[in-house]
Amino acid sequence: MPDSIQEQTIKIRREHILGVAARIFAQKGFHAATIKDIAREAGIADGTIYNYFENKTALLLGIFEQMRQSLAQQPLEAFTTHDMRSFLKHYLQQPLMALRGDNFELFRVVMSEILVNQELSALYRQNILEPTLALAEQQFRIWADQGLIKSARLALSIRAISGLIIGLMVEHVLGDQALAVQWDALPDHLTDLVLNGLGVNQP
Amino acid sequence: MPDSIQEQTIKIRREHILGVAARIFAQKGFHAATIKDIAREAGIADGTIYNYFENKTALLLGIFEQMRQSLAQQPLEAFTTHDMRSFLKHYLQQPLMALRGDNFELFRVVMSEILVNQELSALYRQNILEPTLALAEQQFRIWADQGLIKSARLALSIRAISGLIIGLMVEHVLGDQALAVQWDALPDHLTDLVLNGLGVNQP
Amino acid sequence: MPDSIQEQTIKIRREHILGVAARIFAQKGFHAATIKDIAREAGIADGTIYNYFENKTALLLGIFEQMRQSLAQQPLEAFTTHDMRSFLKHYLQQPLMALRGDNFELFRVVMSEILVNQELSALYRQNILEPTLALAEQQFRIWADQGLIKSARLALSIRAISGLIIGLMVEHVLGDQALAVQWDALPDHLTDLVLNGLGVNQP
Amino acid sequence: MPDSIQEQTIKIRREHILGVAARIFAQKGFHAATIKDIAREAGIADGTIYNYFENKTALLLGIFEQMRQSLAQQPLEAFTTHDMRSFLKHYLQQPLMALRGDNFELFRVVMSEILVNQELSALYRQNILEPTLALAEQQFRIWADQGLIKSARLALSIRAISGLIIGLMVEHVLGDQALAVQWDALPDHLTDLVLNGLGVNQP
DNA sequence: AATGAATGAGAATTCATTCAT
DNA sequence: TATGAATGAATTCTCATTCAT
Repeated sequence: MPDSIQEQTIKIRREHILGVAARIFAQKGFHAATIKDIAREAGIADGTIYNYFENKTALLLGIFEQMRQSLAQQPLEAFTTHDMRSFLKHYLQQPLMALRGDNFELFRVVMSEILVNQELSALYRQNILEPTLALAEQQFRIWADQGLIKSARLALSIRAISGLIIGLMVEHVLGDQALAVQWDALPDHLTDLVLNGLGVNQP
Repeated sequence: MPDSIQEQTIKIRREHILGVAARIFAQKGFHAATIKDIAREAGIADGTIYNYFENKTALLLGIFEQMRQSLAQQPLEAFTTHDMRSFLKHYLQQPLMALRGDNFELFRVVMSEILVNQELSALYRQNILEPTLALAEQQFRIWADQGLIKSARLALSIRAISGLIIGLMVEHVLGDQALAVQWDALPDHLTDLVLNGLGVNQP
Repeated sequence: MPDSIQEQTIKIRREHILGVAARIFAQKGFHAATIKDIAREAGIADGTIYNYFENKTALLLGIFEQMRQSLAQQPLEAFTTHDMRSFLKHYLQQPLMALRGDNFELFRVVMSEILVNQELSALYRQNILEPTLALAEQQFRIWADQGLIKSARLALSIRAISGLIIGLMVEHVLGDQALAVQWDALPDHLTDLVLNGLGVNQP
Repeated sequence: MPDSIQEQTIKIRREHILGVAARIFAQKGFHAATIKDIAREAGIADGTIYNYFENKTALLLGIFEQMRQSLAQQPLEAFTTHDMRSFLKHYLQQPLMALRGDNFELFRVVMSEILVNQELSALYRQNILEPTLALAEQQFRIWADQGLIKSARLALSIRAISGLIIGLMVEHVLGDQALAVQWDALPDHLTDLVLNGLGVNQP
């Protein structure tokens, strides 16, 4: 039942390659990075990479899958116990906070390719975007039924929220200074914005 | 004052090439598209492209510039006369509605490269993102001073709004069905969301 | 009998192009220089050059021919009246002194192509090298018959002398400092060297 | 100490490519020769050449280096034991005799590029010309001090001698018949010429 | 005669991928 | 399983030359 040492070794090597590839892709971009770059940095031969990955694109998919798993680490159900404000904050915070350190540069590359690569874009939609939307939908539906939030065009609202996250990430990696400085304040601020809007409500 | 026929011809040819390039880039992506593809489709020789554009990247920059100009067509000042709700709706509507027809596929490619190409990303920031943010900031500042909107972290709010736009565009081109179906309803819906939030406000 | 104004204009234009071409070739080298470079610098259109010269190589041949003519300016017969030492000095001096100013850089290019271009090499041999050798041969033969110089292998001696000139020019353009500094002293020094050799002759 | 078979193979392949390149360059000239020509003739793929040489120019540098090494084979010190005449003859003979067989055509190409290529010209000056001049200078200085040769402008004399060599090689590859026929007689003849000059010395 | 945009063959170089060792 | 040399298709870009205006 426990993986054989054999399998363990393979897994470790695979992850090592993936880690190096992520670094190199983040540095140079997917197209500019070469298999040779990655192999040299990983201390292995070019050909060895092909024992672990079918081709260069598979490296990107692998990186993507790693990111997905690390996100999925945080069981989504954990959310559901919270109240509305907590849920929303958590929902916003999780992806925003993931955009730190190495991921910052990596996000550029991965998102850049997602936009253009069929396979990757499908993976993103099916494995990240849609589950996330579904989770929110399920939760928001409950609150809408309870009259806590507006129920009109809930689907659009939900998409707006995840769009908010994606768009802010994009602005961030494009070098917006205000975001860089106040990044940590975002989850709270956005939570309020999403719940109450920008307007001042007269009693 | 009138351009010479000579100059007209050059401009037309330039725009023809740019149009073809946009189509091909949108179809195949920037990297997969070749100069030969574009030349063949445009009915000219490979070398001719280089009489009009310095290199392949310049084609992308040219496309980008065209998009920028078509956006800038709508003078931003036009906005300022409106009331808050109208302004906001217009502010959201303009870019969202630009994402139609040919632009839909083109947005993928251009945004994909913006994320990864220094030059393009700088152009986007300086010529589109920052002016747009500045316009909103100026206007929102006024309303904040009038007590119409919350003044806390206005910079973040503004970035959230433009992030909203960008993110929804990304979700849209990634193939989200709900967005595809209700795209036209977005400006109104978002305007409400941004002003009043998702929550139901108890009197 | 006098050239028509027409023909004068053509000749002047031709020489203008040639002058510019020489400058550009000298600056960039024959291969790196483009027709566009030359046309732009000459203030004419690319195509115009082809009204005066068959192709790019013909420009080089034209430059070469100009050089030849300027050398031929000095009628070789003028030499023959002098005594042996004067003749020799003159014989050496003429080409060596021609390697000044603009010609310095031009020599590189022309000699470089002579070595590699059939047509140019034939022109050089037939129009410059061989006539020069023939002149010397004729003169030296006389002196040999008079017992003034050694008559053994006169052909080799003559080739040695012109080789001396060519080789020193090559060393000069390759950047030899000693030659750069004492270039003007060469004719006298070489004359002595050729006549008396390096050795000290014991009486 | 013994190179691994691996390294041997690499060295052999490198030399094979270099040999083919030399032949092709000699046939067609450096610019007219293409990487494809060389690869095809060498029986390898285009890309393989780039596993051994950085670029086309590096092939020329490699050829040059091979020539240099084959010249350097003859340790220069060997000269110094000889008397003046022997030294001089050897000094002249070595390069002149190197200009045989395959080298004949190769000399054209290499010299042609030396005149025009910065890197190559620097290599030639530093690795061939200057060491050769320095050797002669050191030796001639001794003899000048001993009163055996004229000491005036020794630097010029030395440059004249190496210029003699270079120039004769150039005349030879340009197709001079007299030189072709009597090439083997050159060292002796030149030695006499350099030492005693052309003139007949009256007792 | 002058123009200069169009041409398109051609060249160097890159690099993902393969496969014999 | 690891290696890394070999491959060769593919791509961008150049530029001498042509020719319609």
